[in-house]
Amino acid sequence: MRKSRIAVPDSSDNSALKVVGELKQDILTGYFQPGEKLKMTRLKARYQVGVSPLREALSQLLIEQLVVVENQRGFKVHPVSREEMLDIYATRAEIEALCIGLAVEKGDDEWEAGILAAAHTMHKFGDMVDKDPQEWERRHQAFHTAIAQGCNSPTLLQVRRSLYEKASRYRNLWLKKNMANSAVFDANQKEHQLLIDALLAGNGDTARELIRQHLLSPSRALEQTPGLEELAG
Amino acid sequence: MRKSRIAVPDSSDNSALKVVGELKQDILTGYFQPGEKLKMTRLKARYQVGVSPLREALSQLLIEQLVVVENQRGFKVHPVSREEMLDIYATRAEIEALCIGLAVEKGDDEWEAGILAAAHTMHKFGDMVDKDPQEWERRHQAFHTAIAQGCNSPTLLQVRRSLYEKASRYRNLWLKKNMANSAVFDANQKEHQLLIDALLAGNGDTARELIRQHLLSPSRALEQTPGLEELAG
DNA sequence: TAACTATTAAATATCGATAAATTAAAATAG
DNA sequence: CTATTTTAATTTATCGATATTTAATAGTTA
Repeated sequence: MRKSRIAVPDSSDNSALKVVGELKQDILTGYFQPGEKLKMTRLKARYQVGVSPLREALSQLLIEQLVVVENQRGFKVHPVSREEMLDIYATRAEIEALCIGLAVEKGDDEWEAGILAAAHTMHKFGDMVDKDPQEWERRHQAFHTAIAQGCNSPTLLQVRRSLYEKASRYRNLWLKKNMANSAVFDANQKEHQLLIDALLAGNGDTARELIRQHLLSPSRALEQTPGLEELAG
Repeated sequence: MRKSRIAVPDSSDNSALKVVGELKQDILTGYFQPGEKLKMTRLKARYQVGVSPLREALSQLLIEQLVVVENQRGFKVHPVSREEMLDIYATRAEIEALCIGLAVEKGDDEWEAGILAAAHTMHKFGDMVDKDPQEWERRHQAFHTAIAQGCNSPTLLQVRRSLYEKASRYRNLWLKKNMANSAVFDANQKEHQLLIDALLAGNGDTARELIRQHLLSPSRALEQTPGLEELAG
């Protein structure tokens, strides 16, 4: 089986790069809470490295806006806000629509095949959503990535990935407080087939509008949940 | 007068953050050539700091894709390629069009006023283009930023800025080898008024198409220049 | 008790030193 | 003379130590 989409530490990586992956995961999954201070002593203990690699890793996450820094006051996990969440999801929807529009124009047979393959892998896991939501989200994302790949623009895909990570942070934080009904996120599975139909028919405008709705529905759900800000504590 | 758009080192910043700005400038302007190895001894001498802040700064530019790193082999300036240039410019055109489309929808009176103000500042400098191209580019960019601001999305504007920086690197590298006719870049000044007209008229589609052409013309010019790859040396 | 100051403790940012790895140069063999 | 191995010199990546800054605590005065 292929390696997961998420970067996995390679033995040829240095300490900083290895720690970037773990630290990012810990922030995205909410092990470190939004706004939480990231003390060096704790990070050293957790990742078994010195301050130098840690500061390098944090410097990278700084640009990715997963942490913030204040001079002489160290690093903190980037705080969350309803405002930022809506902005990220809205931007993500536009970027995804852009990818899809370009993909319909440029996509070739290989692209179409990739979509169908990813759709198959995803559907096969359809009834396991509740069993292993992590794995389902992986396949779901692989499906959408297969579509976006068709735009054939590394630069644009890079932007797309960065936004996905930020959004998935909000998604994870929400799931942590609402274990029960992840259904609200995944109720939109039927939309996938509509999307595929539009794509293979070369109907870019329809596909773009479908994906916009598809990506905005989680943020609408999150928006209505009370106390998003309290996730910060 | 307001501070320039480019981040300027603040006394409250740490060494790493100060060095990020200088190092970025040195890469964007081509003081450090594409692909060039960035040896710590040289960087230490140039920026008067130790390796710790340097590695932190480089770690940030790593994510911004202005440098690359190889384990145990240090940092290099991110290499250039015709392919990447075209991809960056194409993506930038799409993102800018996206910003403008949203801005036309959401923009208010203040937004319109900001555009006219920036246009005035830019036009006042119209005949000084050859005298001080740097300053003109600053005003030109301020004009386009004033327009994009209307989208009112920090996330999207962040993406936009990152792409602008990468593109301006190619622009600077090209200018370095072709001091003479920066005219080819700026021949499109007339398009600005057309753009303003479309924006104030609320004609989003026209504005989007105008900006696409506006942003793609430099890349078409660059594409035709012989030996872009040799800029790496 | 509240507000301010002094003192102590904790944490950060940075440097210099060191071990590991890479590159360059010299030496040796075929 | 070319190719391979050995040796030396650079260079990187990381740690531990230190100066400086911030936060916490105790003490003082009104």
